[in-house]
Amino acid sequence: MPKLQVVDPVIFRVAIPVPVYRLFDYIAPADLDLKAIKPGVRLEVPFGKSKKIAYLLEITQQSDIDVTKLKPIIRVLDQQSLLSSKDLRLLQWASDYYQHPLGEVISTAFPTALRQGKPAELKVEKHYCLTELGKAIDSSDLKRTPKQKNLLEKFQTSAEATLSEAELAEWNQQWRPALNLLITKQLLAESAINTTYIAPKVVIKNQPLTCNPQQQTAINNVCSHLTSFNTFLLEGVTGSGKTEVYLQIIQTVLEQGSQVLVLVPEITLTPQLEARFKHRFAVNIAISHSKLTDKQRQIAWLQMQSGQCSIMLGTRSALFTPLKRLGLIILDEEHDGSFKQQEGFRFSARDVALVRAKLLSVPVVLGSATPSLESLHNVNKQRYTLLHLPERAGNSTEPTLQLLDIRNKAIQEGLSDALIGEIHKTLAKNEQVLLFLNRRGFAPTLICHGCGWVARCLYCDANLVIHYDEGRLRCHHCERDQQLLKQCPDCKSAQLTPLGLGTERVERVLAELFADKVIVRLDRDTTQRKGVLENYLQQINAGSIDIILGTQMLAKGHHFPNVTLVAILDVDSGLFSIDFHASEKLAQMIVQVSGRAGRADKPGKVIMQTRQPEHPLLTTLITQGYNSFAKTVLEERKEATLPPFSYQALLRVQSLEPEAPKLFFQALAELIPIIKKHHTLVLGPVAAPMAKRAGQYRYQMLFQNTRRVELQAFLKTLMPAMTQLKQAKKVRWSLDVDPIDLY
DNA sequence: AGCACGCCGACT
DNA sequence: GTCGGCGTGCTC
Repeated sequence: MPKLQVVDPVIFRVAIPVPVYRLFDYIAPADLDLKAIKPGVRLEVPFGKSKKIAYLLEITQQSDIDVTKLKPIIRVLDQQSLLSSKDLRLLQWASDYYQHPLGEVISTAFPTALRQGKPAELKVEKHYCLTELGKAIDSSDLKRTPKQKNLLEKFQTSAEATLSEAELAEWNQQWRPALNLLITKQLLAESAINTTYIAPKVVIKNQPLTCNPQQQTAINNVCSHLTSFNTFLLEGVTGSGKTEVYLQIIQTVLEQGSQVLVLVPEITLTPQLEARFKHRFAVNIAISHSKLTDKQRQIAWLQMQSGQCSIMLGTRSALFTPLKRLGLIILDEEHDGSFKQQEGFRFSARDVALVRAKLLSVPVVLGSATPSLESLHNVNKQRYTLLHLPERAGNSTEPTLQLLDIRNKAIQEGLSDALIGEIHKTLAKNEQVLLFLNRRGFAPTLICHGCGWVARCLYCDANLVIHYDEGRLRCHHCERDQQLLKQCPDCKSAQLTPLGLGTERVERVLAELFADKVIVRLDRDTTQRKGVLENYLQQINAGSIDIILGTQMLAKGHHFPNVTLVAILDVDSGLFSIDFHASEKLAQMIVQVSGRAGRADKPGKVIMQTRQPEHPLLTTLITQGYNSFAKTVLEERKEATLPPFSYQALLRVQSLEPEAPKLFFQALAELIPIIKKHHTLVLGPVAAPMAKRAGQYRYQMLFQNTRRVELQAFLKTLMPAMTQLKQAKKVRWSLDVDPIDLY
């Protein structure tokens, strides 16, 4: 009688992208070869009534669930894990730190197609070559079929024995029909060339530029610390040659056969860098950002994951791309708020990049003209190495900043006489003017002169904004809008008056004052359609536009050499925010804006209209520069124990029921004292500054601790208890660790 | 997140 | 008498 063998069940512990803070166990089919199955592989599993893609974390023998109740997986999707164990550790860390479910965190590391379970295959690019017949034939034999003749000659004259699909597409868009015909004629054939990627020995195509001593020092400093984790803060104004420093450090890393991850805050910044990388380097470069198709992003991801590409240039979401041999992370414009994801998994790409680099013992270079106060604090604490590029490379000069006191001055729709004079002077020199106003629409308020009625949004605690162009009243906080009223709904008078300033209104007055000039308004309303912004930017640089009026969307990335006057029409609106981050952001905006203008022979001038000309923030910034400003604000933050001298987490709660958030916080308030020995400061709950938005009633609570680990420990205890609360199920809540927007 | 179960209003 | 509203609860 055969001996009965008792085999312990093999259990797969997996993370599934659902908003649940829990892992799930499945039975591994008995016939599976477990040797090949490692943590990180994707599995298809039955989940409730549907199927889901799951990520394997652990192969175990035990489960908290009755083993007979476990379901078997449907199939294994990957032959080998696409993520390394360090990738998984990073994702696990991020899940813990940001208190976000692991399955959702892991899925953000994958491109959409792979999240949906598509096979992780890179289509191998086909190569073609001449057959013996093709080599021997005289191309003039094909003179009656010129397209085929051309293609044959392309192969016959090519220095390479084979040509790839990409090379052919670059040569002629319509290559495929002719190629197919030449294959039928047996003059060409698909090449059986080995397509395994070999890292190029020569990494550069064009020689590096000559550097000034500060650039050279920065390059040498980073390049002599390439094998360990170090954070470098590369501080340099627009035009100081940061990019050249990046390029030369990247070159050294590439020559060691490693890969480089370059992160930028916005898509608009990728084309310029991409062009410079492609000009300099002979290696393959992958690009990843949200404007690419799912397919393109999947290809870029797989090319990095497999090691075929050596540089990845992308936005926030590219941070988690698995890399075979990462050697360096560069994060440009590190102060930029776009590195913080603002919904769902609210991670900071900057902070996670540091953790990733530490895990892999590689350096990080953070670049900015206006470093975040947090980074400057880390320099002070000697956690980061400061690399300073003090000069504008070449001969260009710094723009001058000046405050224009508009108290008791005549103002025409936001433009003071002095500013109008400056605009005239600039235009007379045939130079361009750039005006900033961070408010779109015609006017932010519609008020009745008869009775004082103001047009308000029914769903938000906000006024409706007048958009004359479309004849609408629109709420900028929920997407609702309505017809522009002609008559006050309360007193029926027709004395409805627009109050305040928006870009549309300034555009009108500019059109009157500068009737013979070409004016363009660039804001979300005018640049909705694809390609419009690019088209205008081109026209601006071609010189066919005289005055550019826009919102903050112009403050980043674009440089306009012929713009010599920049004006910020209302700098005061950023001055009195209740959020302590606002002054830092305003100063960064001012400096970034001033970097948009001028060049060597045409120095730029920045004018800020203000009714607060003595405001210390503005005067310090203007007379002593960004670093003195930063020093002052850091001292204030220290005094008030605000970040970076403490760590915060913001719990936001909203509900359609007016009372539900309050009830939730009452229940939560009973939980907090139970947490032992915590020194976490609990602030609130308070109604959010806009207590009602898109019909939701909003409250929030802030947790603060001078020690990061203590805040983390506090959250780790609080979160599971909080999710169990029955009041938590009646509200929508989100936790934002290291928030950059408190309201 | 899906998806079902589950108890109260306007329809063949 | 049913179809369907979205509240509540679970998913190995």
